[in-house]
Amino acid sequence: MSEKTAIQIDNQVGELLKKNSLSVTGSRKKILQLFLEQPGALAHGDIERKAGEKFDRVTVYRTLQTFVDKGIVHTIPTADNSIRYALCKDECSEGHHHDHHIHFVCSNCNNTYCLDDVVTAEIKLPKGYSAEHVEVVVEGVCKNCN
Amino acid sequence: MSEKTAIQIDNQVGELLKKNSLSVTGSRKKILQLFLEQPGALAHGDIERKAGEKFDRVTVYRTLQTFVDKGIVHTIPTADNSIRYALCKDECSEGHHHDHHIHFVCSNCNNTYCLDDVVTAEIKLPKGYSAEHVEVVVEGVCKNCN
DNA sequence: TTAAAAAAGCAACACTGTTGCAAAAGAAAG
DNA sequence: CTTTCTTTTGCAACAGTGTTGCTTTTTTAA
Repeated sequence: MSEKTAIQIDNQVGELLKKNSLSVTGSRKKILQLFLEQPGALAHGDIERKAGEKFDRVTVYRTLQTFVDKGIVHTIPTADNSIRYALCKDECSEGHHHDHHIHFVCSNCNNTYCLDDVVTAEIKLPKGYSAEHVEVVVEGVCKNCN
Repeated sequence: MSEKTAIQIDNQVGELLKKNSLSVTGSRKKILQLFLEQPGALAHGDIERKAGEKFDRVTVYRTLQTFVDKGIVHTIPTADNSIRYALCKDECSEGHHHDHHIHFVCSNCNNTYCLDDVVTAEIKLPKGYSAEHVEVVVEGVCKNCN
């Protein structure tokens, strides 16, 4: 049950693209597959490497941007100065991301995970400040490396 | 009392550098001055612009890295893919930063502030994960823009 | 099957950050 | 104050990340 078959992933990929009224193309299928095959977040560089140099850098960038716009993936800010992308759960939709979970970066394997079950406590800001979005990034050692 | 004179800042700059056994040079003085003159955080680009093209890009990068190493400034990860730097309070020392405060990015004026009085609540991670460092970045509208 | 629309590929560019090396500036001692 | 030694600076070159304009190819829909 935890391991998905290639066919299952392929179906899921097609569904996701259709649901978001995106045309089904090679790069979109391949990149979505990469996200579905593994649990963590991916940076542009990871995708380029894992896609096996099949796609142009620009195509990868544009595909990722399209996915962000459609609410299929969301971005994660990291200290190492490269944007990471992770699949959104069902609550996200076009133009509006509901990523109320925290992000965890493993200092050992360098993977980034969305910890969907960890809720961030309300933060009391000083007078005059109003919050629109809170991003919590925890650095530490992940389940697999501990 | 809130406005510092040029002489006050100049003294503070010299003190800070000597306290950290750094030689007093033009770029270090100028860059520290910039930090002391304003409340928010600065990105490398800001510094280059405000320093009036007096210093080489590489010098600015190396100076900032030196300050980070010495615990004079700390870095703030942001979504826009450029590292920001802010002055550390007294608790920081060489090789060890105590930046337990949250960071606030104003979506209007785009300034970044350290909210030193806002403490982050303890975060309960799932089993198997251990935290080394927690970074909280709040995006919203700051005191001056509200 | 074909025409219109969308996406991919290519080239070129901008920005951010790093490294090696030679020249210049700062510190320290006589 | 001058010389020596060390540190820092500036320059050139490079690597990585991300963007834009334009042409060709692929999808879609009719």
